[in-house]
Amino acid sequence: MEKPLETLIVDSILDAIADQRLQAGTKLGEQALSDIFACNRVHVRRALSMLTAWQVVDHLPNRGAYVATPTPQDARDVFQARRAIETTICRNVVRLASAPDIAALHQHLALEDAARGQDNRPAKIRLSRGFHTLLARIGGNSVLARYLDELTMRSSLIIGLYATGPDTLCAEDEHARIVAAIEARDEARTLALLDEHLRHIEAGIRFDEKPPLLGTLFNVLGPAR
Amino acid sequence: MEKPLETLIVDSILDAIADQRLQAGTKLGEQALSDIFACNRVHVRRALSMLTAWQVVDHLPNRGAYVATPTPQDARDVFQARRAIETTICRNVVRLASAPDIAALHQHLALEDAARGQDNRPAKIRLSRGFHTLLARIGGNSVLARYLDELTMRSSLIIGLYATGPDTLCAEDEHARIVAAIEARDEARTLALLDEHLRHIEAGIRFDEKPPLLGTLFNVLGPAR
DNA sequence: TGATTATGGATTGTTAACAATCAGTGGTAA
DNA sequence: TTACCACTGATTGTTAACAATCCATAATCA
Repeated sequence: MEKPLETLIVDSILDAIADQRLQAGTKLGEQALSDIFACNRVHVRRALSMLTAWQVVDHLPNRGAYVATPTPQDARDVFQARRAIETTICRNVVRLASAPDIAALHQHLALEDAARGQDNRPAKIRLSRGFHTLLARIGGNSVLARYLDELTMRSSLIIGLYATGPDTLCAEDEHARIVAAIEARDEARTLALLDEHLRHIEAGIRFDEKPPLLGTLFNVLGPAR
Repeated sequence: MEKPLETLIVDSILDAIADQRLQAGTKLGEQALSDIFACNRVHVRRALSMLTAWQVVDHLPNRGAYVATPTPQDARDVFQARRAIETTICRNVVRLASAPDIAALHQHLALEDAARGQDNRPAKIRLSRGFHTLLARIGGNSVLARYLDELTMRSSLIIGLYATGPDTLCAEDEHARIVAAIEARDEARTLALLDEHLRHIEAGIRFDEKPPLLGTLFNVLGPAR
């Protein structure tokens, strides 16, 4: 066994941010987290500093840690970085996706379809993000995969802050079309569809303020995860 | 005043790694660092965890922290990520470099020229890296700039581990030619030169083992920085 | 002699108490 | 009423002592 203590805390908070159950600006008090995870305050501290390194938590000296609130400029930078990184990832995927990889992509598409039928917004958000991280894993570049993990996380915060319409998720069939292009080993088409897809997501956000509207920490992370 | 304590430690170690004064595999003992920086062990701990987040330090539970030793696969991934990220950075630079930015680039080229004359290897390494981080800053995308900081740092480790010839630094005039292309607002040529430049660096490394050959920590970081 | 196992010293990890800082509250004076 | 200031409670930051783990040396046994 390793030491899944701060890892558990980090992953729980990252999941909550990715699912948009934790909103930008929410205070992450040390005592509160210590109580929730039944652990020492020093573990919470370490977890928070890891999250700070991930750029999803802002640490104000003597004032505590808060879920980061990306600025409009941050949003632009994040999406431009995603285009740069996911382009290379998809080039790799087209080049070296194996048959099981393609099967995994189709399986993921099926899950997304199923979630679209139900009215399960957190699941939809998680699967939508999962598609991109799955591509990153198939691409095989661990550096790019790690960066994309971070960027999709920050994208969740950005979308939660600046999304316009009620449904700013990944569009209906765009993922499926990308998979089809990958399966056909058509690099140009894959990259074109990917770029269109990312710009489509980006187009769904508007850069005007929104109220924080935060829920309590305990409700999000507290009982039964 | 902020709290330049762990920041000082982190920056000192990062500088030492970037300059290749700290080699891969060197142990970073907590007590030793506490003595060197005359501070508490907990600050050293925080600094080391930040460096772990930067992927330039490996943390082995109950065994301490060591300067990371990138694998050949890591090396490939790092350089592919650099190509992806610096391509977008340079596109930005060509688009929005101001006159003072161009002047800063020329000034940097002058510094590199001067260092080439002398036999100051650490200065050459630092300036070579500085050229790329300067481009990143001019590019204006803070996300990509931060990633490139990390990647150039890891590149230093990789080059120190796997470099073949005695002079695997950035080639003579490649930086100058890139600046000329930027100044001409010639995006295609800039990107071509950049790609060639990065592949040239990458070509200078061979993926066979090298002896660690580490110097003591105190000699590198100890007296008078 | 060679391998295996105790043991000592050093290093890392954890805990709890203490100090410093900040936000919010209430009071006082203009 | 409003602005300013002191105070209190809570939260974060720091320190030092304690516990657990690991590496290396040395002793034991085949």
